[in-house]
Amino acid sequence: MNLKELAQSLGLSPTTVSRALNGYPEVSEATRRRVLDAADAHNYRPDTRATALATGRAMRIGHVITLSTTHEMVNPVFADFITGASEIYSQNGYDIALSVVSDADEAASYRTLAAKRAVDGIVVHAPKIDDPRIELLNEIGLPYVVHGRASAVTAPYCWVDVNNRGAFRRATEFLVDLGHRRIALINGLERLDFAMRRRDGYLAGLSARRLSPDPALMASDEMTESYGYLAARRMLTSGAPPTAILAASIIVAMGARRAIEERGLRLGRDISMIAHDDELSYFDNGGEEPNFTALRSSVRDAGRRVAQMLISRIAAPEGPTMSELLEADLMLGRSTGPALHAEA
Amino acid sequence: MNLKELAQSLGLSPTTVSRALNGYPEVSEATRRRVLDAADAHNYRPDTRATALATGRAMRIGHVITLSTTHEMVNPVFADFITGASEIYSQNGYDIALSVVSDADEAASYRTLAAKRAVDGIVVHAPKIDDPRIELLNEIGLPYVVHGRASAVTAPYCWVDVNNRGAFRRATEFLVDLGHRRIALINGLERLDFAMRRRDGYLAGLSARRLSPDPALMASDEMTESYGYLAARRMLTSGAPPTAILAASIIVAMGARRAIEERGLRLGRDISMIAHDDELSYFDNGGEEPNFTALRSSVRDAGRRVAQMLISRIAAPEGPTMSELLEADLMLGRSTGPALHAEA
DNA sequence: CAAAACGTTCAAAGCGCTTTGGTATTTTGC
DNA sequence: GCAAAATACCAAAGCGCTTTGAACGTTTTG
Repeated sequence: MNLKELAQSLGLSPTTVSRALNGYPEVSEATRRRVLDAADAHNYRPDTRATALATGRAMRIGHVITLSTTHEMVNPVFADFITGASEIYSQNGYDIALSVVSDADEAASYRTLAAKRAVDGIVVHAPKIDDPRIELLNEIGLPYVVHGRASAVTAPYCWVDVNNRGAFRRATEFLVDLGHRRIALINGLERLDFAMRRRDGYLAGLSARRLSPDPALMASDEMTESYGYLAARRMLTSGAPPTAILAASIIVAMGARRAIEERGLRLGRDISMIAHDDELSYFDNGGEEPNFTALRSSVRDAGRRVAQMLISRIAAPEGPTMSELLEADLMLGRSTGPALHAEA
Repeated sequence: MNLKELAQSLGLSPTTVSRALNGYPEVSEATRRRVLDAADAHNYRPDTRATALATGRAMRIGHVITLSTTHEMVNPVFADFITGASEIYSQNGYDIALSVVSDADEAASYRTLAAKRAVDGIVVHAPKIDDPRIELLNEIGLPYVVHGRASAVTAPYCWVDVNNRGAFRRATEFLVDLGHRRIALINGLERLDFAMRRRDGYLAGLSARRLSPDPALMASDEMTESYGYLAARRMLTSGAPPTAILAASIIVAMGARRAIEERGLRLGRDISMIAHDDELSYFDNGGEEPNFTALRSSVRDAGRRVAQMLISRIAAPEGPTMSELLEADLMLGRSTGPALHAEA
């Protein structure tokens, strides 16, 4: 059933039917009712392709996720992010177009997406410190919002980010104040902006408490469980093990916990750990009494906010750029405690 | 730059340019070269909406993921599945349209997707035992492939599945043969077909070895880490704890391991565990020497096969239905060993 | 009471592409 | 050397929708 047929079956012109369906005022209420009822009865939906062509709007948002050729993995945060974003999208009639591209094809893929007119806007995931995508998108003129920031990019752009630096500084100082002096950072890939900021916050926290960092206590890699395990094990079996660990995600923390328990240490007593918690649905850290003491910040909520911002941006592409900084709450759990042999 | 402008800039008609770009034979090689070069120079891409409208093909595959209103979570396997599928899609010029819908809106959302002509085909995720989506899609006439099966559905349909029953039966018998008599199953949601089949396989394995199941050793829920933990803890602290556990996923197994270690038990010695391993990229179970003894079956590979099958199906929607049964390999790891106090 | 205004409807053009059904021009076959 | 076939191109219709501009009958206004 298409518009023409529907119109014919009602003895109306396509024009009138279209206006009735789209809520234009110049159609009588009686006719509108008839049209709406008939559309319903026939389960009529306008063909998206035709509508998009006629209106110039695709009503579709592009999400490009990048597989680095070396790592080739999709971060599980994506699943929760998209769940949040899609709530907002569906409220506003938008669909999601998902592309998975290798980082070599990334620039080309953005250009193509724009040239094909496949989407009205784009969400940029996992920005690097000097991410070329931002300048590229500015040049192309396709509306976008960055989830995260790109510290080295000077051009203005819209973003939603967590205060990673502040959170990690806070957590570090919290651990120092518990008496810990050897605090490890098991970080994400530090070419990604969020991980760089976390390291910065960690270093700032140490420095604020007059401690100097030990490179042997700092690791950086893709945030898998086994990475968490291997990094923690290496540190714990070294001559000068940490008494506390800052982990970049619950998954990393789970790996680290494995190493800790394998060493026969008791988490929260022999060693402390704070994890960043994106509140992924499959990795619930407990509600009011978390397992891990954690920096909590819902990535699903971030998805909602990014989606909302992008929709505003699409409505007003030339307006001033927007940004939103979310705070991560420090939630006390059972994985932290005073350092056993505090020197001070 | 659109087709008309490109044609004008070349002094050709849109017809000829279109044919040149689409590889039709009735255009001279010299002209084709000129057109291709010009298209390249201007970074011209045909407008997808116009192309889709004119050809009737959207070149887009729909993936509908369902949030149950009670659970509201997106399984992390989705990220890896889509990575595999998108490899095949991009080789064949297809895009992905992603919808996240609550299970109440599910039927409506399929109907809408078809009526809107938004996609050429659909992948059905996480089928339930008597999944109504299959009949619905047959009725609508939209090509689709099911990742998994729906045991109670009698209508023919295309599917790709892992031999869950066989794998879990094998694993159960393996554990019995190691001397275990109290074997727990920490399963996924048993209204989902794959989980039901796994339970069947588990029960068949017990039965083949003349053991009767103990309901206290069987759990079923969404496969989160904390579920694995809580289920294992409950069983381990009961009067008659298991000596071996079958876990539905690596994530569940990680939760179970937490409970095991918390009890001061040593995995592989005091208690055995076999996990189903979808080879999720963030949960590497080790390569040749896995951490967990595991039933290994790559969900990314399943994504590739589903995508391939769907593309064939779209090309020949009326052909005979296809299906593919993948086997899960039992990989010996460090989490299994002989039962300590074997009775027989 | 004619003119203007209004409310409701429609015909037709246009979005950017593909594809049908041509038409010139060149090449081939006899 | 000429009809037939092949080659290389194009005009125009059509995909299903939105939207502009016009038309119609009715009501209001001066």
